[in-house]
Amino acid sequence: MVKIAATMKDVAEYAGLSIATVSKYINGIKVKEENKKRIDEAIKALDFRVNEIARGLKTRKTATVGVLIPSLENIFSTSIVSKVESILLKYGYSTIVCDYRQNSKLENEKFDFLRNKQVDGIILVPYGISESKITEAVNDNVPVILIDRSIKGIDCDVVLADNLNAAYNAVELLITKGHRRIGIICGPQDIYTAQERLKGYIRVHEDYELEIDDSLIKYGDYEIQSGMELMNEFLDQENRPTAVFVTNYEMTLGAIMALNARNIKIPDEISIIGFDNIQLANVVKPRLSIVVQPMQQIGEYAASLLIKRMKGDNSGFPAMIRLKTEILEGESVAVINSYI
Amino acid sequence: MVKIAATMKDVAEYAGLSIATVSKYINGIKVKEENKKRIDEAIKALDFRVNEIARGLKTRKTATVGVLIPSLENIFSTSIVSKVESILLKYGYSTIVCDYRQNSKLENEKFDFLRNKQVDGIILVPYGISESKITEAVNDNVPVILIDRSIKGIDCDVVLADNLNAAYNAVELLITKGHRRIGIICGPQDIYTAQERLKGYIRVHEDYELEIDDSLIKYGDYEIQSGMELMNEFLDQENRPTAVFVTNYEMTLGAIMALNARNIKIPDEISIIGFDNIQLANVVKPRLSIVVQPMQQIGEYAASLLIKRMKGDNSGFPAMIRLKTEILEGESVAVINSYI
DNA sequence: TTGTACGCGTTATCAC
DNA sequence: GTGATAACGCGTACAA
Repeated sequence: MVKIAATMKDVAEYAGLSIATVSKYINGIKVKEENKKRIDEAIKALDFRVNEIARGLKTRKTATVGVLIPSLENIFSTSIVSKVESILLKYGYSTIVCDYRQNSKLENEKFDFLRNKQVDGIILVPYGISESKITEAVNDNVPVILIDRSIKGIDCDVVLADNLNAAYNAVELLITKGHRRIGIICGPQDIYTAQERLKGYIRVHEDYELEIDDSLIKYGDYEIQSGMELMNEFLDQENRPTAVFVTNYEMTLGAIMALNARNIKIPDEISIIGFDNIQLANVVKPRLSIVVQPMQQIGEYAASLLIKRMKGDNSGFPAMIRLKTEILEGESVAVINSYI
Repeated sequence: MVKIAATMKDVAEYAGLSIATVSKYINGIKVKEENKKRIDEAIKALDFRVNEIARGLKTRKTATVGVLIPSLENIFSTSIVSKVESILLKYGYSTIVCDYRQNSKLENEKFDFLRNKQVDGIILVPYGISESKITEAVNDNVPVILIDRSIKGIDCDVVLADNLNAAYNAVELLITKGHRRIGIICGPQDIYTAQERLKGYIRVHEDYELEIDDSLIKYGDYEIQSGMELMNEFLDQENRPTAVFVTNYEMTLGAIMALNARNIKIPDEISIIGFDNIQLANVVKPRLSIVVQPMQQIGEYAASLLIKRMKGDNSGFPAMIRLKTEILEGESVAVINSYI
């Protein structure tokens, strides 16, 4: 048995009123108490629910926002999405989540896809999006909030962590504990967050007047495998670093796996500071020191800002919201005195 | 500058053709080569994109499916969503993801929300959904695929892991390695997967003619904290189990944290088999033995089945697809001979 | 092959 | 307060 959903017309007929009256009642406009009851009755009897599609056609709003992220299997993204979704829902918006698998072709396609779906706004963790798409969307009155990365040359709201100082602080912590040969496992050189984190590493070295040894800087691709490989390279190289800073979650996983595989003792043989995953940090032994990004906050700010824009409030555009990270200290960093 | 999106009418006028012709061309119906060009030109010039909302109103399809899961911060759910999303996209569907935070009130609300959005189908990891909502949806021709749990009393397609045998096999492995006092940290007694996993534990004990000691069965709530607490209870109790089977990911995390905190050596002092997270398993030292659910497969089957149903093919309804789990063996299980 | 005309379910603008 | 009625942008008989 296939029922056809009841429409306002059905409700109106059942209640013996006009469609217009029913529509008004549903949209919170005053109706005679008597009619109110009859409409409620009809709605219940017919199991009527508003057709948001038709409503959207008329109002030119879909009450839907698109969220486009690199991966749904990455806790950084999904934590943000989770927060975003819950906030948006409070305002009546639903969230279409798309995952572009670190593939900028897919990213561009899914961006178009969202546009076709007439989403009222977009939250994007950008990778290789075509800049014109963003400006087009904004011009079409579809606000876009960038997360994690600003794109130079275009005006767009952005919410991100202070990646530079995140790295600065992590490396400074290592320096404070006496480390002088500090390795860093960076992300891809063309990725904004990776650049910023490397800058932090460099700046803190400069501030402490420490030489930078290029052999201590390695570039990975933010995936587990490369964390493993690059940590192994560090371990194999003469004049090993005494500490390594790994700049994202997946590579931190890989680095730990490499250390475990070779039975290297943390922090006795090497110190490590990782990135982003509290659960991981607590389950590794000894507990890992990590940089923690404020994902909840990022989600909150992004969602709130988007709502503001969708309401038509463009004050402060383009906003750049840069949030502070924290260091969660575990026991993976040794205090050494062998260097001055 | 706020542009108003171009419509087919605009395209038609620009190309000097009728709306109908443009519509046909867009929907893949033959058009004169000459007109084809002019339409393409117009589309490009006006930056026209189909209004999926209007299309949906007409076709009574939104090309959108809803996915409703307990949490977006749980790798089990998001892995499935990731797969589902990528498959559905190939067929032109977008995915609205909702997270109900293990709260059945929210679950029911968001289910309604999805219905209002006129989604063409729903994939649900159920918790405390009202059964009538599901049957209503199905009657309204909005297919629902359940994941991870069937609901007795209603006919509905379901895709799940063979939880019973997952537990059976895990515990059997422990028995095979000589363990006789095997603890289990179960989930909530009113949750389907938890019941099934406990059944597996019990059945394998029966099959091996081992007594079941109630002090070895503990009930948690599938959260980290309870994994920690219950593992501590095991450690404190006289006549400790020699091995513990933890029946979901979060509690496995908690259990490991408890062991680490007390400096208990795995597997020398206690053996452990966990659940669900390969990344975790590889990063813990020694590598953890875990039960792995085929999340990719679950996602694939769910998405494919949903597409089939949305096409109107109801063959085999209600389908129950039960997928096999695997055990990923690490080094967290000791072989002991102290028992016969 | 192309065009005309209508309807999808809702909101908004009028009169009443 | 209420009720006709015209949009909204598209798909689709049906006619041309």
